[in-house]
Amino acid sequence: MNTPGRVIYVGSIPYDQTEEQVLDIFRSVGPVANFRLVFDKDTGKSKGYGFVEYHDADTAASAVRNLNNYTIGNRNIRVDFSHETSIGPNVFTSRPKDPNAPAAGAGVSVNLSSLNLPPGITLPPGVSAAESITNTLSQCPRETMLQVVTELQTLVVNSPQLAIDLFRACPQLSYALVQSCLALGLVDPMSISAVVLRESPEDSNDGAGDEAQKAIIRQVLSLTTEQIQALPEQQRMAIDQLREKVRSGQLASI
DNA sequence: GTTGAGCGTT
Repeated sequence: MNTPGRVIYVGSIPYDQTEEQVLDIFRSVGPVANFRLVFDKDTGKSKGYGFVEYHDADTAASAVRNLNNYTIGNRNIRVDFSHETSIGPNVFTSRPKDPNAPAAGAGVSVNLSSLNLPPGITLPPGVSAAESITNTLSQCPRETMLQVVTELQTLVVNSPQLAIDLFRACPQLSYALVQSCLALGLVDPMSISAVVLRESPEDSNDGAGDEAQKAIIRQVLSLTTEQIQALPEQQRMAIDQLREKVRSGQLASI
C-alpha cells in the first residue's frame, strides 16, 4: 500500500478499453477531477494503465477499496494509490481522435455483474416485497438512509447509464429509494405521484419498466436540484457537469 | 501480429 492521496494508479486495464469506458467505472465512486490513460508515444496504443485524480483523499481511498480487482473484460484491474501526488496538466485532453466517437459516457455499458450485488433474500410467506422493504427501511437509521440516498444521487450524476442499468436490474431499489426520499422528507408525495401519473402507456416504447426507471431518475435529479445548496462542494460541481450534459443534449432521453 | 507487467505521451 502506498501513501494515500487524491491520485490513484490503475493497472491491468484491457488494451481495448477506451478512456471513456475506464472513466465511467471510476466515476461510480465519486466525481473525477482528472484522468489519464497512458498511451505508447509511438504506436498510439494503450499501455494498459493510467491514473485517476479525485477531489479528495477519501474518495480516492474508496476507489482503492472498492475497485481493486474490479473485472473489466477478462482482466482484474489493479487499483492503488499513486506514487505521485498530481496528475499533470493534461486534463481530459486525450479525447478519442475519431470525431464520430461516442461522447463522454455515451453508450458505455458497465458490467453490472462486476459490482457483486447482494443476492437478495427469500421473503416469508404472505409478505410482499413492498412490505419487506418498508419493514427494512423502518429499522434503518435516518443517517444511514440519507447516506444511501446521497450515494445513489452521486451515482446518477456521475454514471447515468450505470444507474439506469442498476435500477433495471434491481427494481426493489427504486422502490426503496422513493420511499426513503419520502421518509426523509426530501420530496413531497405530490411530486412523486405527479411523476408517476405522467407516465402513460404510449410513452413506453421498450417496456413499461423503462419509462418507470427514467421517472425514478428524473425524481432523483429533481431532488438533487432542490437540495443543491445543502450539498458539499464536489457534488455541486458534479451537478454542474450534469446540467452541461443536459444542455448539450447528451441526456435528452432522461 | 510481438499483448500482460508496468507508476504518466509535452
